[in-house]
Amino acid sequence: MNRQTAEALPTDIPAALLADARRRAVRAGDILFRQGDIPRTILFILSGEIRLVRHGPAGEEIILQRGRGGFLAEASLWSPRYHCDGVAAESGEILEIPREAFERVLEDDGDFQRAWMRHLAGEVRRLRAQCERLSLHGAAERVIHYLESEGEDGRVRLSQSRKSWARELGLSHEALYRVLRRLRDEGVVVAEGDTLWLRQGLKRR
Amino acid sequence: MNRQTAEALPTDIPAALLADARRRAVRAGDILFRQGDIPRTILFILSGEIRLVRHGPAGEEIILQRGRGGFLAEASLWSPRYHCDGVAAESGEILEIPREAFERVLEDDGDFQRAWMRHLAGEVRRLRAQCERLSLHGAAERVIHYLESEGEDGRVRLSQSRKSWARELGLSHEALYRVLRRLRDEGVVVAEGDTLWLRQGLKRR
DNA sequence: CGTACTTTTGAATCGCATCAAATCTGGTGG
DNA sequence: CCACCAGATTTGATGCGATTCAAAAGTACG
Repeated sequence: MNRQTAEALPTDIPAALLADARRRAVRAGDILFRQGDIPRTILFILSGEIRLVRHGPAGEEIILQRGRGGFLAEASLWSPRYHCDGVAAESGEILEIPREAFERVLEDDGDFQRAWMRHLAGEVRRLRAQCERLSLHGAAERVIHYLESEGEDGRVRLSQSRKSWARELGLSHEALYRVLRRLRDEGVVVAEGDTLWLRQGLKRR
Repeated sequence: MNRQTAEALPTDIPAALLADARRRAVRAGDILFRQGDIPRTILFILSGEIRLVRHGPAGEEIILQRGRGGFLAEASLWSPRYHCDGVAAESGEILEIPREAFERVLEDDGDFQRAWMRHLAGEVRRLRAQCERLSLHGAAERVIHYLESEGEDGRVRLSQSRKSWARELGLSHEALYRVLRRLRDEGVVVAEGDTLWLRQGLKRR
């Protein structure tokens, strides 16, 4: 998941964008925008992690997206209001690019335009994969689906705590710990620190 | 959900696209493409319903998207393979637009380009809403979330059977019937044929 | 008018959420 | 350097709600 932007967008941002961008440091917990705010800037994450978050009826956090590097909150470009909160999950640095500047460059720079559309299409694919994963009923199936679809060769380096991974999978953290334990005991999944992978040949159960 | 394309795209397709498009009738059950196929055309739905479908480990159907009118399978424009099946849910008509023609028009027609990006951004928003819904744990919460986010004023005209609505909500059809019954008994939801809506002031439980 | 599918209800089961509590971890300040 | 604290990790017990299996009634369509 933390690869998507790096591969979908040019590594170097067009100079015209950088000219108007404001660099800004953020710390864990900083709220960059709130649901209902009017989007005035596009965010580009230089380092750290920003999350798009909504809250369920009981107040629990629902993570819509975790961004580590690359543009964030793309959908809000065309919408009058943010439909979720933007929260820094750890300290890092971002670029704030004024919306008008972004739209101007998008208008003028054909290469950037193409890259941007590819980026959006990639987001659509990624979100569809997440919907598919959340449609699976078993905890084990979701974990395996995650390893298969987010990793390279079923190998994933987690860039977050297991607790927040659990929320991303739509599970309680206890359920995730338990299923990881079971999958490890059964030899389906191997865990080594932050890195998890599937032992090939054993994908089911 | 069946509004999204109509509002996000110009009602009239650019003439340059129509020139190369092939009109085609489909019947319920027709498979338009399969996961793994190489995308050669972009589909535009004139009537009927096309679904993007994947299959879970137990073979059960997972509906990634239902398209009623408008472009479909946009993400596949930039990807070498389809990542899901395309199946007609009912008889209808589609336009098949060759990929090269689509890319050419996208290159030349600035208005169409903007409309397309807006469309993609809308898809991202729609998918995020679906992820949020699937992250909710209770069946009632998902139904209410659907009515709130997909309807006008919490009022929705279902364009599908409740059984396939259940799959879209990530529920068994029995669970959906039961929760609808309960919500109706409690006076939270009113059902009148295909149309469902929330009785205002009572959103929880 | 028959057949296939949806809708609806019932009963039993199972998995996950929830509540609880102990341990471990990294980071902070004394 | 150590004590301390907040949060993550891990395990246990319990209950609820959704799945599953089953079956009947309703409905659409040829």
